[in-house]
Amino acid sequence: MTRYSRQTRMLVAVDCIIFGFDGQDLKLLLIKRGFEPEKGKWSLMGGFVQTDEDLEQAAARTLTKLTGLEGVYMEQLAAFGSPDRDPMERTLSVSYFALIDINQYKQQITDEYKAEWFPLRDAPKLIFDHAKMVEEAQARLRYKAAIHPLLFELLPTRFTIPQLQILFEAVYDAGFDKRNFSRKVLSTGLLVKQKEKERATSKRGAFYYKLDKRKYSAKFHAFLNFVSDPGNLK
Amino acid sequence: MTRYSRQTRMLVAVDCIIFGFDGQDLKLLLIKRGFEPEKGKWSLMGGFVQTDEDLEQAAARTLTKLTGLEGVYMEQLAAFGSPDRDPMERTLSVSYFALIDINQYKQQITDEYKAEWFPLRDAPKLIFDHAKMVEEAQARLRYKAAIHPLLFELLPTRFTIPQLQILFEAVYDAGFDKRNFSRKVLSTGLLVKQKEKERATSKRGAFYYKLDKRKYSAKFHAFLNFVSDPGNLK
DNA sequence: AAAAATAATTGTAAAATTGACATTTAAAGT
DNA sequence: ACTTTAAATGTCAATTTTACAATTATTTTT
Repeated sequence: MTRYSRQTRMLVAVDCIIFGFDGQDLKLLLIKRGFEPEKGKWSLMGGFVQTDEDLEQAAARTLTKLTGLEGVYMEQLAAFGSPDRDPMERTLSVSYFALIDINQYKQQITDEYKAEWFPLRDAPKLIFDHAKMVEEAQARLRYKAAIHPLLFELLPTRFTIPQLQILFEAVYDAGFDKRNFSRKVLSTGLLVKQKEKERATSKRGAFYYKLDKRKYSAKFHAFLNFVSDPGNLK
Repeated sequence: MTRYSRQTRMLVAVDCIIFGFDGQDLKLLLIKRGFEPEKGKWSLMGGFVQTDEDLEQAAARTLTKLTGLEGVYMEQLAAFGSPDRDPMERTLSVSYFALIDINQYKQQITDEYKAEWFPLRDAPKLIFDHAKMVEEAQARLRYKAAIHPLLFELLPTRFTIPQLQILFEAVYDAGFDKRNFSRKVLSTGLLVKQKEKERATSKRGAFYYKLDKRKYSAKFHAFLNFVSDPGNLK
């Protein structure tokens, strides 16, 4: 079989914008780049797409290589393709954003990548166009989380409503009314109240909830309006 | 400067999912592929990304080459990268979807591409993974148009409310209540009533409206809820 | 000229949702 | 027993949504 003649071939990479939540702040998992150019600089975790892989596989492999986790929530964000985004050689990057339960994150034995969690608001300068990727990922996260039950992916299996609210407040950098917030999330019917309470943060303790897996799958793409007028939030 | 060693380079193409509206049905602009493989088969308009171009430029160039139009609404849909999506040679495709006023569409002099408009529900078999692209584009269109004032891009500068409603009904394959629909779109404040009426379709005639360009830009990303619970529509 | 026909335009009341607001409650510590 | 702390819950007014039908402007027909 012949090939398409006189066309430019280029490298294709995937880069992962990995979000986590430590109970207080929204965080971003970054690595120190291990090769030239920009070796030693802070970077998104990424890698080249291999001959036998599709993009999702490459992204999942890349994420697993760093975190040890599988089955993580991940979606394609966008393709970035400025001709000179990588000064070494033209490289197209397809970015994926991932939401992980920060407690599930296992530092891989070798810690080959010198990874660190950074608060999103206080991340270091990143290589290439990675800052732009992070910015778009954050915008997408805010967009989607306003209307879909997405942020649960950042929490452990059991969580309390106050924890959930802190997460929303971190994502939108805004305060929400406790009463209205609780009413709203409970009205989705996605939460199942547990018998146990979380006792670390308060004297009274807050009941744990779990996701109703069946309803969660069913309503994941429904429009639920968690955040009113998210376009108007600063 | 050196290059990254031992990595696969591949072709990168853009493909355009071009939507139009003829007053009745949502339509898709397709071409007959002019080269092997799959020469003569129906295909999305596409092209390879050139050395000096970024992705948006490549997509805009491709769209203009086919339609003669510039400044058209276009957004990146997704990157498609299965290893064997093009049997000739590995080619990653970044797809863009475009909304054009079908009346503005100028058949280019040569009609080099043998382009035709097809009703979306009755499009021919497409090459490679183009059907999948169209499917995703349609899903995205429905998703976005439900909450953002997007479909105006498919209409001429002047349009009537009944025309707009027919468009929404075509996109969602559903009927809407006239009174509620009209109230909803007018309440956005985006429409400016004209003095003239459209007289072709009815005895009484329907007033033309135009978009308030300023408000349109301002509210384009706002959440406007044109369609209630679009996730539940068949 | 009057009547019929056609599609555009407009209104209203009940129901559901949202937004703003404060008090009560469970448990631990003093 | 009292204090402290954060969790949980309730209400009312305002807004938005939904369901539903009558009126109007104009052309065509009689």
